[in-house]
Amino acid sequence: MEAMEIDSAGKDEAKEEGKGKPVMVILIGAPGSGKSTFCDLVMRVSTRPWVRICQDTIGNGKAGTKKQCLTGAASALKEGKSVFIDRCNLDREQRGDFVKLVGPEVEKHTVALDLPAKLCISRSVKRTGHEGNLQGGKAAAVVNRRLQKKELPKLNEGYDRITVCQDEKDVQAAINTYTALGPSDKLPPGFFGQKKSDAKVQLGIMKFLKKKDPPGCSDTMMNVSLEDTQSHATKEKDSNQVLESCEEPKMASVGCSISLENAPTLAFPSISTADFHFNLEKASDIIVEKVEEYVNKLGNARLVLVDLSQNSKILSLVRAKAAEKNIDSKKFFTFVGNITKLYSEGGLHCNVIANATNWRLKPGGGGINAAIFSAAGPTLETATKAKAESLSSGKAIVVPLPSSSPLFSGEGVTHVIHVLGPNMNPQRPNCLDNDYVKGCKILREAYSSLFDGFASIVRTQEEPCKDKFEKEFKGEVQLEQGSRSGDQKAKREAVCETDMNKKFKSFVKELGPNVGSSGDGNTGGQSRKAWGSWAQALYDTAMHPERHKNIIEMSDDVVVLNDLYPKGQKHLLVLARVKGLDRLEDVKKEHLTLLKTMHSVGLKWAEKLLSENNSLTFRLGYHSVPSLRQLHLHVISQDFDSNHLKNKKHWNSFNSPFFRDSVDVIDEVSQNGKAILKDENVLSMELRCHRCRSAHPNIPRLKAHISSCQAPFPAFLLQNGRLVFSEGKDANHGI
DNA sequence: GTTCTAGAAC
DNA sequence: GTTCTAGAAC
Repeated sequence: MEAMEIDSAGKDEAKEEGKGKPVMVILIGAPGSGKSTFCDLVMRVSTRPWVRICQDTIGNGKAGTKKQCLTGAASALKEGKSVFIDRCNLDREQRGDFVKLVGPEVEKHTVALDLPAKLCISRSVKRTGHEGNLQGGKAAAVVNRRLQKKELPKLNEGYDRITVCQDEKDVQAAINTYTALGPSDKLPPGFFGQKKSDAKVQLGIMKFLKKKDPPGCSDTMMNVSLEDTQSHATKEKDSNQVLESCEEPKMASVGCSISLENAPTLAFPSISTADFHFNLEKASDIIVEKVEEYVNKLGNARLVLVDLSQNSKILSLVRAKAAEKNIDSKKFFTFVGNITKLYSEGGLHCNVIANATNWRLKPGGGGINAAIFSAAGPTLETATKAKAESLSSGKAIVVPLPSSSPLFSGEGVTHVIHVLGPNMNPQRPNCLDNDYVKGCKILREAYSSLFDGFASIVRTQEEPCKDKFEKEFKGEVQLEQGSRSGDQKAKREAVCETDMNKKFKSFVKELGPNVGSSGDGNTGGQSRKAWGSWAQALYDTAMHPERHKNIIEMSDDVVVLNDLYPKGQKHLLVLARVKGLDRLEDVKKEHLTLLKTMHSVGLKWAEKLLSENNSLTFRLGYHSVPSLRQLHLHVISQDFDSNHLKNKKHWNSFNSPFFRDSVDVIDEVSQNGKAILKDENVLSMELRCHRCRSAHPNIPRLKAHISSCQAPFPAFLLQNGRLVFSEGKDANHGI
C-alpha cells in the first residue's frame, strides 16, 4: 500500500541530522479532522519548542483573526520556535499568506488531515467544550460547507514537505514523525501519503476505507498478513485476534470495484455448539453448507462467523471446510473477537449481528445472549418484545435496533437477529436426546432463517454495491416461491417465525409472476401503467399554466408551483413543459439541458426560501416512478413537518433510493443517457429516520422522532450538493 | 396524487 | 376499545 510511504518517513533513519531550522507546519483539515489533537499529541512529547497558533483562541482565549495568527506565527518563528498553524486552511488562498510569511530560514510544511467527511462531521457534532464552539447540530452543516472548498496542497504552493493523511493510521504516523523531530532534526522534503489526487473520488473511496486500526496492529503485522491474504480461509496456523482482525480489512480492500469493507455484514456465532452441545463436526458441515447456499445470493454482503476464543475448534473446522469448497473469502470469513465489540475492539464493522438466544427471547442465561442483551441495553428487550414473545427452535427474528442503543451508536449495529437452534444438552429445555436427524434439520432451518433475515435487511438498505445483489436476489425469490407457498406449518407458527418471511412473501407477491421491467435499470417501457384521470393535473398545468392558480413562476421551459399537498414546511414542484416527457423514465440525453434548467430553477427557489428561513434544508430530486403525469422536480424541505405526510409511501418516496437526487440524475443522464430508477418495492421498506437512520414502527412514531432529531444528515446526503442549506451564522467561523 | 374504510395491530 | 395500515376507487 502506498500508505507505507508515510510510515517510513516516521522512522529514525528518515531524519537528517544537524540541519535544524524552525518549522512552520500548516495544518489543513475540516472541523473535527483532529488538528488540535494532532498539535496536542506532538507538543506533549516533543523535545522541539513548539507554539500552536490557533485562530479559535488567539484573541485572548477567544476566536481571533487571520491577521492575529500571521503576527503570532511570525514572532514565534523569529524566536526560533516551530509553529503549528491550527486553522482549517482548506483552500490554497487561505493558507497562501502563511507560506508567504517566511523566507527560506524556516522550513515550510503542511499536514493535511484529509479524513472522511462522515468522520469529521460525527466528531464535531459529538464534541463538547470546543474552543470555537463549533459543536452539536450546526457543526454538520459547517463541516460540509467547508469541505466543499477543500483543495489538497501542492508543492508548487511553496511547501518543503507535504503530508496527506487519509485515515487514522496515516494521522498516527504523521504524529509520530513530528513527535520524533528533535530541535536539530530535519525531515526530508517531498510529498508524502496522498493516494488519490481527485478529491471527489477520494471521498467516495474513503467511505469504503473508513476503518479503525485494530489496537496493537503494527505495520509489520499488516505486512505479514498482507502476503497471504488470499489464503485466509485455509490458514490453520495459530491465529489470534490481532492477526485475524488485521488481516480482514486488507483482504476486503478489493472487490466490489473498490472494497467490501462497508458492505452489509452479518456477524454470527456458531449456533447450538456452545451451551446446546451440538456436535462440532456436524455443525461445521451445516454452517459451510448454508453459507455456500447463501453467500452468492447475498451479492456483496458478507457473512462472518465469530467466536470469542482464539483456539476455537468450530472456527478452524469451518475455515478448513470453507476452503475446501472454495467459498469466496471476501464474502465469508471467520473472526476471533467479542461479537458486541467487533468495531470498537476489532475494527470490523458489522451492521447486523446474530444472537443465539433462548426460546423466551429474554436477556440473561449466559454466553452470547447475555452479552448481547447487556451490551445493547434495555431497548433491545423492548424492541424484541414488540416483535414476538417467544421463538421456536430453527427460527429467527429480525429486530431493528433503536438508535439509543449503545450497540447502535458505538458499534454501528442496526439490527439484531435472534436465532434459536436445536438443543442437545439434557440440562436445557427441549433436549433432542441425541436425535441428530432432527437436530441437523433444525440447525439447517435456523441458519436459513438467519440468513433470510439478513437478506431482508440488506434488501431494504441503501448500499452502494447493492444493485447487483438485488438482481441476483430477485432471481432467487422466484425460484424459492414454489417451495414455500404450501407451507401451512409455517403459517401456524407465524408468531415465532422470522419476520422476514412475511416481508419476503409480500415482496414475492409484489414482483408477481411476470416481473418484466421491474429492475433497477431503465425499463423498456413495455409494462408501464396507464395514467388515471386523477393523474393528469400536472400535465394540464404544464400545458396550460394560465388556467391554473398556485403558479409561482412560468417560463417556456418550466412552470413552478407549490405542491398542493406539501410533505414538508416548503415543497415546490418544477414542472417540465415538454409534451410527452411524462416521467423520469422518459428522460434521455437530449433532455440534459432541460434537467439542468429545472435544477437551477429549483435551486434558485430553495435559496430564496432559505433567505426567508435559514433553518431549513432542501433536497431536490425526482420520484423513480411518479404518480402524477409530467416530469416534475421536487424541491422539498427536509423537516417533513406536514400533516399531509401520512403513510409509508409518502415517507419512503422522499427518503429511500426511490428518490433520485437531481444532481445524480444529471450525472447519470450525461454519462449513460438515462437515469437509474428504483422500482416501487422500495416504498414498502421499513421506516427509518433520514438523519440518524433509526428505525420506527409506524408513521406517527416516526414523525414524533423526526420532529426532534438533530443528528447530522448521513454523509451521502452531505456530498455533491445533494442537500441545500444556509451558511447562516456559522459562515465566518475559523476562516 | 387523495380519500375512504375494513380490518389488522396494538 | 383505539390506532394504524393498506387496498380500492377516483
